[in-house]
Amino acid sequence: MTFTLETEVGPKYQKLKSFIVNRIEDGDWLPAHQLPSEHELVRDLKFSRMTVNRALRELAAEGYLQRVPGVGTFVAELQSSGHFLEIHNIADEVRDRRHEYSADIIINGRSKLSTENANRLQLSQGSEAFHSTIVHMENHIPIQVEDRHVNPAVVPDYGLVDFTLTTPAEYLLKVAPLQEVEHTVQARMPTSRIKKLLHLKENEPCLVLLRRTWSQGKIASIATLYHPGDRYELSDHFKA
Amino acid sequence: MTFTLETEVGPKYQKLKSFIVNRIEDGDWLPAHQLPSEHELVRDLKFSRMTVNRALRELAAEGYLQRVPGVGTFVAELQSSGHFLEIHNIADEVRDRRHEYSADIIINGRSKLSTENANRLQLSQGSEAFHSTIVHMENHIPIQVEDRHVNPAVVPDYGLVDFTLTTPAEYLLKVAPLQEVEHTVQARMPTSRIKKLLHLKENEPCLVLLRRTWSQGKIASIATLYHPGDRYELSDHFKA
DNA sequence: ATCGAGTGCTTGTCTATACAATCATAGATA
DNA sequence: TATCTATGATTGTATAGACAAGCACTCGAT
Repeated sequence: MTFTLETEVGPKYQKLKSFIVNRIEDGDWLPAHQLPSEHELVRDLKFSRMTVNRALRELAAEGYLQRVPGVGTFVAELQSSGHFLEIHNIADEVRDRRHEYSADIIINGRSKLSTENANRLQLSQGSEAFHSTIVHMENHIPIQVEDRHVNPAVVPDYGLVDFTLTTPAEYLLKVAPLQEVEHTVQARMPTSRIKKLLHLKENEPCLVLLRRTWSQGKIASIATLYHPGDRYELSDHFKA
Repeated sequence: MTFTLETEVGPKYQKLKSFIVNRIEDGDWLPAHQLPSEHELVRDLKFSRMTVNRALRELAAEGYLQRVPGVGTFVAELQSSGHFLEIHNIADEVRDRRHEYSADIIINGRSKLSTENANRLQLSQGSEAFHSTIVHMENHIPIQVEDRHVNPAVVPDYGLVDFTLTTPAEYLLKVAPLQEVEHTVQARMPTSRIKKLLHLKENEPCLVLLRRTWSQGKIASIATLYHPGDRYELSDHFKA
């Protein structure tokens, strides 16, 4: 078997990792598929065995592969992506309430990241990323401002999406399978810009949800979601 | 500096990993503490650099360490992990951060419920319930006001508990096995009472977590937890 | 037919070495 | 003084080689 790793970027072990993850996520290699042995990869790729070993070892630690000493390396069974990882789609949520959903696109482009956002995206200082700001409306009343920065290395075509037809979350779920999510909640006084967009009253705080999503082992996007503070949000009900 | 890794088990890189994690979790090495360089570890432990490098690299990937090329390796800031729905014990959380936990008991008694609270507890108008208000402190700085009403039909001895020794959440978990939990998050401007208790600045919003817990088929308690809005709270991290 | 030893392939770990990239700092220069 | 430059320390990656340990399979002895 011959592989083409030319399209991948970064160090060698990372190229091999990305290549394998792509094979798995594209469905070329199904669960229980046996990978070439380290020796074969060394021969075909002309990498040293330590480099191949690192790639496979890390992918095993990340849950993509299962390795059995003396036997071989296999694509792992799909992990149950429980209902926790559901990123709810605000458009569907509004429509579920039989209300009208609409969106205002405030920003949709590509720009240099601030230091803070570069850090949160784990990109180097001065990198560029896609940036979108969208106001989600329910019956023409603003219910959420979504400010999002997207890693172009993970989602190169984010700039081409028409957000009047599909929400960013919807698009991202489709093109960048969710691996990991981080949520943080804050209460903040809105900036004047957010205050205007959400039609907030004087002295009304807003609920801020910071969300980071991982895909392909990298951070795919960081989103800041602003909600009016006086309306219940983020409700959650759990039965043991 | 000399290390003793004799007590550790397994391969060499694992011994070094365990040793470092123990130093961190025992509080010997605090966040931002600089570790010996790879070169120094190689010299002192007589391991090869690749072995030392693997240990440090994996601990960085696991979030224990932060490595900066050209500078050094440092103990990472504590990541607030844990689940939204986990009923976390705030006292343990503070102690996990190696900080001092203390509590001020503002109210601890039994009183008639307001209409709203009676509804939320699904008790009839005019019923009585236990009521406690406690300020939780980290290093003597208030970090949470816990206002709680407890259903005496489910937890008859709530009034006898000494909250200087055990937190309400701790006690309830023990005597009323958790069946169901409901959470709601809000951002609110604090009342003057809350503002005073949390030492909030003028115009600083607070993050409010409303929690209802069920036990024995009934609502055991309703809690309102107030946090300063500018400090991160309710962090949540999921891996697929 | 059954058991057991040997053999070869696989992964797991360790070493010694090398070079690259990043950063802080001291020293030289304008 | 301010700025540039060289240097050393540190981490990041890659290589070739070695031995250990786990497993499947074959083949011979019983």
